[in-house]
Amino acid sequence: MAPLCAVFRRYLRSQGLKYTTERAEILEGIIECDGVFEAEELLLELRRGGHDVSKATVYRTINLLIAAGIIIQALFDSKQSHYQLIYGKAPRDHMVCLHTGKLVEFVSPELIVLRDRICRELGWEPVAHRFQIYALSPQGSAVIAAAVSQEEESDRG
Amino acid sequence: MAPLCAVFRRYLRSQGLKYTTERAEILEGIIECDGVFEAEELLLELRRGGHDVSKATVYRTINLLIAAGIIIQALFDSKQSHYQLIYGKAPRDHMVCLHTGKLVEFVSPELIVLRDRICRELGWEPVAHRFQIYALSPQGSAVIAAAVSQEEESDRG
DNA sequence: GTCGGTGCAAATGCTTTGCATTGAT
DNA sequence: ATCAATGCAAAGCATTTGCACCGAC
Repeated sequence: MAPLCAVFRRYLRSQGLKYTTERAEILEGIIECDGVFEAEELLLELRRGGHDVSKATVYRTINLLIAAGIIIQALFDSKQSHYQLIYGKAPRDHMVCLHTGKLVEFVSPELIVLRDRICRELGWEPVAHRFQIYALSPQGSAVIAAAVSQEEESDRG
Repeated sequence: MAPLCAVFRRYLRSQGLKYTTERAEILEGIIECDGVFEAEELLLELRRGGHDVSKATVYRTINLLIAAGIIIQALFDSKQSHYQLIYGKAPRDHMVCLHTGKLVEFVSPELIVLRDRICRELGWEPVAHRFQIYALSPQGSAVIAAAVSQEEESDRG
């Protein structure tokens, strides 16, 4: 079994909280997702696996996992929160296509060097970061280019 | 007056929309805030200036300003959206103290170089980015205050 | 005079919470 | 046995929307 469960269990015990079957199932569901997920998505994944957990418990457990340092909020858009498994992983950054919504994860060691240098210059101690690039994927930019030239067309009119 | 008004006006006209007094007032309110703001805050700022604009109009105008490329959503936390004036400014990044919540803005040309290189490698076209560092200030608000005012110094330059 | 804009209040949708019941230790 | 966790439904809260009146072009 994933060592993450042990990490979570240890955290819960340290807080005087219980390691319940629901919490175990939710963490396993998150491991299945392996990457970025949202609450609703996770709920569906759990249902698919025959684990009937309530939405309230999913949200409560997500908050516990954040407190335990196992996942973080990724904040891609203002509509809803996306979460990301981070325990024991290099910080993952994201590139989002503004047109198609396509998401690409990447790891950039240089970014961490830069981050740490910026912190050092101001005398701060780096803990974590969020880096999201908004860009146009090759397909996406083609669509935008078409839309723009159409717009220019009507501007002239 | 700020050329931003002209930019907004031009955008609105290109979309067949009207440049109303409310929209002008809201944009001016945003210029007052000069930096990061949230909807509620902007509403209060407007009320303070004697401009009675409804919340609905503030939100609708914020969305137009985003579409016009004048402001962007900053997404610091999942509770509510923060917005940021960006038109004609170098992309501003943020460092947040995990203890005090203090926010420092900075500009990093190297980050943009890095960003553009990452995009080029994948064949994407960069449009914007969000970079937030979560860190700990060294030993209290005195040092943080110094860093902020230093940042403000170089902003004026 | 025409549409689009505004304000209000109601609706929306994600997330949280109160409460009675269930379950881990 | 105890005390926290769960499920449900209701509440919260930022943001959006429907609609009747108002105002920029």
